[in-house]
Amino acid sequence: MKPLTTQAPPGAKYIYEYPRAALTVDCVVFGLDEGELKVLLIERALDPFRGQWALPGGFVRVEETLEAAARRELEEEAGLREVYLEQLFTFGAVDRDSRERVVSVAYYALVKRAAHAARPDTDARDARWFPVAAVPPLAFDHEQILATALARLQGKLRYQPVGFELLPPKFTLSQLQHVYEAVLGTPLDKRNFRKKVLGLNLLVPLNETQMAGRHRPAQLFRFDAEKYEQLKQRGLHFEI
Amino acid sequence: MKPLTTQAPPGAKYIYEYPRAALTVDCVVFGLDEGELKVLLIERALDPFRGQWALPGGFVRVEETLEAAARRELEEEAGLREVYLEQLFTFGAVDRDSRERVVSVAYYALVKRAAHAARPDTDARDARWFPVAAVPPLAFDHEQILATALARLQGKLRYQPVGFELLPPKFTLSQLQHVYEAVLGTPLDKRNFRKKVLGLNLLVPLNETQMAGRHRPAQLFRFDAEKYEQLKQRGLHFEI
DNA sequence: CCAAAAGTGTTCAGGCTACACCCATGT
DNA sequence: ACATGGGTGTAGCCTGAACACTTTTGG
Repeated sequence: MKPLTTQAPPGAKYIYEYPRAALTVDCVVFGLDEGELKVLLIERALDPFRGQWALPGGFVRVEETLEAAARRELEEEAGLREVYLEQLFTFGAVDRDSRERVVSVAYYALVKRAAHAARPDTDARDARWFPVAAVPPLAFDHEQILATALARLQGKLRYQPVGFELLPPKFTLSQLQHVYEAVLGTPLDKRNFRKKVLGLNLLVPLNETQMAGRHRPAQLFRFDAEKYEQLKQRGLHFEI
Repeated sequence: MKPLTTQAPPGAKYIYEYPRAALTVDCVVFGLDEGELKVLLIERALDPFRGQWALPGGFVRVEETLEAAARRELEEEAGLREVYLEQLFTFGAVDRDSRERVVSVAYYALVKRAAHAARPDTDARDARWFPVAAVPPLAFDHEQILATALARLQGKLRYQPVGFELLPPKFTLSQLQHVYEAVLGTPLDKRNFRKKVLGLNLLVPLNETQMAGRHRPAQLFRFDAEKYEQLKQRGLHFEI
């Protein structure tokens, strides 16, 4: 690979007058759909990897923060707003883009109700949810980024209450358990799960139930974000 | 702040013909000295913040990886080689450098025997170890980076055996306990600590003792890195 | 009345915490 | 002999894991 250099115009005074890497953000968007953990992918419209699937992302503008760039790309490429977003890792292999040096700051996002959120607007490209267990071949090093994100999500879920970010504001305990089972990939004991999660005192039971089919209706809860913030100050010990 | 733009020379074909952020790495180097956790700081030789203390770091070259840049800067600015190094976070606030847009990938490093490693060679600048509890005002957003690194180190120490990275290859259990106490900032029970750390079966007792003063000599151990790698594959559960 | 998911307690084992004294050495 | 840190075991408590049946609804 022979990187094209970006040089200063004559007379300009830079703090660093050398070729610069390009800076991008890439987002691993997780969502739950039909009890399965899915990831949002975009079909590339341009070379390289034209027609292949890739993580949503793009170049960071010089006047926006990294997180702002990530949110902008999510909105532009998938119509997503107000998602849970967290920086994951920065990928800087020299040849991760064959055209020139591109360093990418990866984020991962959690969205509520994956099914309705898939909206490949703005751009003509296709956007689609894939089960994380069955993603197609991805462009660049995006498979590595996805693997990193999944590992991080699994770790995070165990000791921080992010599971709620994958559910609507009102949810049942069974739904929450399904989130954990889908992400961690293991079945959990119903009684132990309820005991533990209720023991945190972070779930507020609502005066509503959810009837879904011919069986007993389920109690709805909401997550008490305020209380969680308070507890976090004093060092919450949370583990599933 | 009015960022100077880096523009393409006429005729060049870029994948991204916009102003680019500069990319740097900054390293938070932790070391233990006299039972205290210390950070390595560099005195800046240039504006801005000339004469102030800052984290070692510098620009990423277009043909080197991020980690390679971090290692190069550590060697150039502090004469450090073969340290434990891990990516921390990427800081991208728009105004974190007043001259122009600079995005910095922060790393943290752990070095054995802080006292001997302080070697401000190569450059004329001063390099010095400061107790983390008493750092001088730092340049840029380096105080924020340091705070992030400390929080990460404390978290990491609890569930991954990185404490050894702050000690020489042969060490006593008391030394290891002091590492934990210094980093976490809390006293630990001697018997419980030894029980737990020995229970991991990752410490190999050597046929040597360390005599240090007028008291009973202490058993020396080494960390079994190979065994740890094997256990890590199968999902180690480690917590102090 | 049948199917399907919701909801509920107890027992047991293992790990964590708290705690006090003797040991080996140098001065 | 004494000062200094090295080294050791136990008992109570708490937490996590395993485990089966009743309840409520719709069809």
